Amino acid sequence: MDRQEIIELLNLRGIQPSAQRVAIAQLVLGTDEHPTAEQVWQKASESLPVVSRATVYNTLNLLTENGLLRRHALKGVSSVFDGNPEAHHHFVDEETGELRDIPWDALEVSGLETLPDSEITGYMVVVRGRRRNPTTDKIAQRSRKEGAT
Amino acid sequence: MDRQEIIELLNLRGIQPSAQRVAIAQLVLGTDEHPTAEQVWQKASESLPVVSRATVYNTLNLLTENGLLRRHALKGVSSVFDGNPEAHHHFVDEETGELRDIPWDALEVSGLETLPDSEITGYMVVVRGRRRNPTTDKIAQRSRKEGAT
DNA sequence: TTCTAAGTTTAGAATTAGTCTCTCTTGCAT
DNA sequence: ATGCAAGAGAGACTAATTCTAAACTTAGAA
Repeated sequence: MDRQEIIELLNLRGIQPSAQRVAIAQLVLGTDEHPTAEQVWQKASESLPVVSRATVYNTLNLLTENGLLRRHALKGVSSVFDGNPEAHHHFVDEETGELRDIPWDALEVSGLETLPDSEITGYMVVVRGRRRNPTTDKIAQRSRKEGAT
Repeated sequence: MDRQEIIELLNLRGIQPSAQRVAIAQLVLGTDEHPTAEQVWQKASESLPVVSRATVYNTLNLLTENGLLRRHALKGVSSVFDGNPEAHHHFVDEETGELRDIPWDALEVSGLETLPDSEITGYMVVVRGRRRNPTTDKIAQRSRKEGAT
């Protein structure tokens, strides 16, 4: 995802595309990973002469409010941010705390219609377990990327 | 759930039933709510002359390790503790942040077998939405629902 | 171009959630 | 009763995140 695309994305929601915001957005939206705020700050520090942690948090929160990002509080203490706001499920590796996406279509949930007294705006499945084979996993990730718009 | 029951529960797992532990366990196991550690600490402070936050955390973690409790990191930053260790799903009220249980049998997830390279130890569905007006709705829903518990 | 006002960013202080470590108790053997 | 080891608890500490107030940018009007 290049700089220009990011700028347009921000403009579209009336967010001033400052240098910091563009850089931070690019870091998080352009990856499959689920970085913590701290990780984003470190990477941002490389490309920008100076960034404050507060700016990183402000920006991540801003992007989250605007639906470009999703925030998850699954891993230990610190939240992770997810550049893929499409609906998807999650796999949490119990050993490492790592978070992986599970494509929406991989799982199906039935019975939601029967929940009483509630208006459902969304749902997801959180699967917990251990990753068995790291090698084949890279392939799985790669094939997921191909399908992106 | 009364004091004596709690003490027996603790003894059964070889946990020394100290005054603090019993009080804390009673607070969390005796409710349907999903309090945060902070909330537990505040309530515990009412019944005990002095309790440290650390004791609350120690005890909650101890109970969690012993399967009497479950810890969830779904709501904002802080974890909530769940006195119902049976497997179940969750409903998050988007307006209040409130967490409600959904019985395990209410929902069914299919497709888990097909997840590649992972050994699954557990899963749950997190449903997000708004609770509709409970009074008017219960009636409407009940007529559709019939024989549920 | 210059001025102004609004919006952004910064460093660091403040707040919160959660853990560590050291001290105090308790239970038990003597 | 007495002393010791294991377990429990309190307060200090750390890490994550937000807040604050001042400095800086930017967009647009004059």
